[in-house]
Amino acid sequence: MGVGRDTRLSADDWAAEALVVLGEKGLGGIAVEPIAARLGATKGSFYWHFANRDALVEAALARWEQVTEGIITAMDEEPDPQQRLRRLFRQVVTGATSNGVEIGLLGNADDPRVAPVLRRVTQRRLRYVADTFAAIGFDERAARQRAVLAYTAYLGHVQLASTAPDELADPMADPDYFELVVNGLIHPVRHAPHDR
Amino acid sequence: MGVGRDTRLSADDWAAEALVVLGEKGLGGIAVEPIAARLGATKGSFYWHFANRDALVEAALARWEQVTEGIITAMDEEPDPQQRLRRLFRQVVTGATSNGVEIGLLGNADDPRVAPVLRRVTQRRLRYVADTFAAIGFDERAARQRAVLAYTAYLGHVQLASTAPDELADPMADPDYFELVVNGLIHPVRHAPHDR
DNA sequence: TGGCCTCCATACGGTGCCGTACGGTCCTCA
DNA sequence: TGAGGACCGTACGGCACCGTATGGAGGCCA
Repeated sequence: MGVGRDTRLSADDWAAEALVVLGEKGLGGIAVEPIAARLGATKGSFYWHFANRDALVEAALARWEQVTEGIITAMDEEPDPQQRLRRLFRQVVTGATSNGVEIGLLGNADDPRVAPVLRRVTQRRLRYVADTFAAIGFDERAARQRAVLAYTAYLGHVQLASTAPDELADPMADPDYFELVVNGLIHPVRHAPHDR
Repeated sequence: MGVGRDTRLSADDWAAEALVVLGEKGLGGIAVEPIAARLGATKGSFYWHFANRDALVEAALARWEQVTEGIITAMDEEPDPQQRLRRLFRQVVTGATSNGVEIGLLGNADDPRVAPVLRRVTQRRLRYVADTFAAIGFDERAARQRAVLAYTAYLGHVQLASTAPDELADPMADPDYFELVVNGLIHPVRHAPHDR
């Protein structure tokens, strides 16, 4: 676990480890001396590469932002928009993506360093999903609504998977659950009898 | 803001303030000396009512758990299950419930003090929603699936409202969005044309 | 080989918080 | 009115972490 290092460290090494810690212990876990210990180094190394602790936090956040961007572009290799959505949903619903970083950041969404990054990532994702819905044939307003609904479902799924994974085990094993999610999002509304 | 206090403090006063701080700064924000300052007191008072910091955290969590229980029983005054669900969804979707406590806890779901509380609350809520779906007429498996989906949408909605509220402003102002959410959940699936 | 520059360890002072010790105040009740 | 207990302030030691100062090891090049 980083104890047996013999080479020198780069700023990227610190940023990468900080991102790992962010996923494990949240934003507050990014502390210089503990991470130095994980890397088998001391603060002396850190303060040569970075000005202060804040710089490390920002580096980890920047790293995460570009990871999320990579995931989006990787999803683009599926040309058919409907298939792309199904694939996206499947990856989310059945994926073992216990994305700790996501959780850690959502918990500190009000932090002045986190907020802008989280805003950009959220905007980017929503726009991507909305565009995909639009490519299927929904008009702009409907596409945006469905994108928002889909994204909230995604966020909640990640959360639930991290707080009570066993509550999720049964539905995730059932193919009907996946169809329930997809059907509600991908098909046009037909107005059903309801009051008011 | 608690500065001009002249009466004595009770353990409940400390727990209540700790719960507020939990919503503002997250779990790590629950610190004895800062909260003492907010209450216009000192640690001397705190350590009379509590054994240590952990006890304060647990008290705040217990308080939150019973608040959530109160919300559930309040929802029970609506007898018709379908109406009850619509009302529940409406409160979530349109409600200005920027529930900071919820966010703060989800961000520390792995904490040994938080985990069991969060598990119980999640279980309780899922069971309640599933029972309501069952009362509408869904069989147990379907009811549970819809409850899980609805709850993930709720969690995600809360998250999104706290990270990028303006992305949510348009849909929430549109009554069609609410119908989209409800329709996908409350109506039986009809299998639609999709591949595979 | 010797000087320079890069990278890092060690040592130090400073800060915010925890928990304890102890003394003081006010309220209660006989 | 005085004794005892409930409640709280102050002072202290300890810990974890931040950031700085300084010197030393090792590569690069004349």
